[in-house]
Amino acid sequence: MRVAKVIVDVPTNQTNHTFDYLIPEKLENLVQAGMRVTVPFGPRKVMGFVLDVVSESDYGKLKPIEDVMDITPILTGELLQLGKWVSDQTVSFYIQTFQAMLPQILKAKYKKEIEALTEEELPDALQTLFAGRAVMDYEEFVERNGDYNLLLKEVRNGHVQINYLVKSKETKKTIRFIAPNKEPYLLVEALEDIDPRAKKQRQIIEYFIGNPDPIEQKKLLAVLSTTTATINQLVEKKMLKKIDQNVYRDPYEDETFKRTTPLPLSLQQKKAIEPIWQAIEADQDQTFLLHGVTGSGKTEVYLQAIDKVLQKGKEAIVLVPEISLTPQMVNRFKGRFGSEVAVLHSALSPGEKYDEWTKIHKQEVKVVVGARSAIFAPFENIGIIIIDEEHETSYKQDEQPRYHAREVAKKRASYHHCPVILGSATPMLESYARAKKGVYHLLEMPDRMNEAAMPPVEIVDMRDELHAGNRTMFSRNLLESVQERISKNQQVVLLLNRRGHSTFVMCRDCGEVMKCPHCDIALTYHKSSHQLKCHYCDYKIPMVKQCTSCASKSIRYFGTGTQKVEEALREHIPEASIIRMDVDTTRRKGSHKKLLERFGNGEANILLGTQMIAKGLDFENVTLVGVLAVDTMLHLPDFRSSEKTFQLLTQVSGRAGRHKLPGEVIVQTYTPEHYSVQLASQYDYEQFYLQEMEMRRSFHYPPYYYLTLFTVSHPNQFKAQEVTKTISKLLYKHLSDRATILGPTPSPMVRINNRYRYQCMVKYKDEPNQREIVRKIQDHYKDEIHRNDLTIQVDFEPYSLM
DNA sequence: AGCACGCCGACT
DNA sequence: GTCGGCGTGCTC
Repeated sequence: MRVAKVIVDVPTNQTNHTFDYLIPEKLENLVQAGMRVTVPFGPRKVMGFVLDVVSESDYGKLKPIEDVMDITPILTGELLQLGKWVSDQTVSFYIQTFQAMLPQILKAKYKKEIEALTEEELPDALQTLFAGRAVMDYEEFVERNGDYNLLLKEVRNGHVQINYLVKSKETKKTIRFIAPNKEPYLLVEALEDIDPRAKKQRQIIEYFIGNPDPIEQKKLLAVLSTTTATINQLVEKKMLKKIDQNVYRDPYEDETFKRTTPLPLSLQQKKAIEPIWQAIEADQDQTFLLHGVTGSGKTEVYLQAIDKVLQKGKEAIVLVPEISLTPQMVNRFKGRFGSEVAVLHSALSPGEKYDEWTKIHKQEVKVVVGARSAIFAPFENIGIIIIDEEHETSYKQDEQPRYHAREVAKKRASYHHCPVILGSATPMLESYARAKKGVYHLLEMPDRMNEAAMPPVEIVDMRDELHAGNRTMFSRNLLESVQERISKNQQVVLLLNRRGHSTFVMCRDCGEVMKCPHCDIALTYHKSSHQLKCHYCDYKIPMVKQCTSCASKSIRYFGTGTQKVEEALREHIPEASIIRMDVDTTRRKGSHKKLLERFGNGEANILLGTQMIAKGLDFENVTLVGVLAVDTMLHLPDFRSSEKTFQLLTQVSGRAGRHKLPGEVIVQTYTPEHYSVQLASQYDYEQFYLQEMEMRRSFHYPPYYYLTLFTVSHPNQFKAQEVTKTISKLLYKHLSDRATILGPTPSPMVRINNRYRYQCMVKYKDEPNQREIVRKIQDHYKDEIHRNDLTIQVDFEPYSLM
């Protein structure tokens, strides 16, 4: 007897274990661990992952596997093991993690249909619905208000049956070719039979007599300026045939990548890469922290480390933050390794993603460059894992399973005995502390390439501007500098981490602030659409003409968003051309890239944007970077706000003067004395590290303590609060007395989408049975989670406390 | 997640 | 006495 242990696609507590299924004879030699299968589960059919194939089961009556969905395993043994580990670490369901490892398109699609087994005996009500057809979609049945009980009765009578279908969404892209279906001389004969009026058909046949090779339909249509209708007629007459050829969608097919060869390494690059090469040679699962200032040439170190790995016949995974997966970055990898590279990021269409993933799965590439989920690339012989900008928050998934790519990377590295490289100009405090302790091997690259100095940073105190009577959002200094750069035909990057037009809209008479009715958050005014939008849910309304509370007409806009800055810039510097980049202008696929290309081509003087422009851009003509208001970030209710501010300032400063022209940075702030602003302006990471560590130590924050954040949400505020209270009591009771439990407190955003949110936080050093308690808590509330709209989110080592 | 089973109230 | 409300628990 062959039995498959299957995790079914039903994400609940009670089904979070394997179910045993009999492997039927016809699939006997086919079913393997790591494949997706369809199995009967209760009355329906679901997708499942085979974790193991064994020879016996201690469960009684086994149902057989219905079918396999893959011909070869889609997850390797290592990934199955890894999936279990990730699920346990993040307290997620196994199925969720396995799904997260695969491209979205491989997620199963379920369909239900009703099939009539008889024509006569059906009750009229059903017969009308079927309208002569044998099968109908269940969806249609529901839409047309079908009588469910009647349906069940007829199922019992055996007059109809319900079919459950499981499909994979994967699609293969094909290109249609047209080819002659006869020898050329036969075509000549066939020409005679064609109606003399059918001029186009004759043309086509004549074309194929001269060119008997298959031709892409698209091209044929263009060459002969005809339509598919004409071709179809000839296909029907069996003179031509259609050939559909499977092709990979290659998102980069239109681009040619100039091949590059390894650049000579600077002394500090050599010093950094030596230990990495050694670890690669020795198959050591060592973690390196590559601390290199922006422009120090970290990417070249990555490239040459990968070179070594490829020489050994192994594979490489490179993670980059979504936002910095810019064409520039892709170019560097494609340029060096050509078609050995697959690229995975969210700007690709689902089909393109699937195709890139398939290249990895089929071992057709050796290097993958991608965002967070690329850490699960199904390589079997990994030689190095590189995480660029390791401090980036996007490496932590913000939905279940809440894994951190860095931790998964270390786990995979220990399996493959290979090094992990964490690269950053501003490492996360936790990482730098580990490096200092010797857990990670610290590699320092303190100097920029080509002896370029970091651009000088000038801090402008906006309070002084105000006192001097300047009420605009631009300091005199910044405005002058921008004008000067433009006159010299150089480019400027301006950063403001707030999109929209105004941050909030207030009534001058009664002080009422327009808020989202679902989220208790101030609405942001968007001028282009003349709307008020909530940035946390989809709520939007046309701009109000009068106060919703007192009907006064004196409504004022407060705060500043990118849209408003753009407007003000046009007013102050009419000769400037501006490209604005924020979520609103980059929502469409490829627009991100297009905007950057335009800026790179010098089509604009100023690039104005939110945080998304702070990373990875490298334009040689940029000589001035302006940060309009750093304070919004500094005062967020988050213990990492100083660190994030320091990182942002350092990153964005690195955008100026990367090449021959010297750069300059101007930071506008209302709190110029703050240490993260001061130290960032001096590029003093080390001092910032020491000072911030002191703060973390005294307030019991990471890296001195670990955190676990519980967020409870419920439509009823009291219920949310009460559950949070109970949870904190349970934690208090079951965790050791060395753990501190904070809360319940209202979440920084109390209400989002009509749900109230409360949270409590655990600070601890070591709580080995923590996850077990979390499972118990979730189990305790399972009914309410299911019924009452209660959610309990548990985030281990959270990045965001919102 | 579905879906059946099962235990209480208002109806032919 | 029966139909149907939805609370409870199972799915290999």
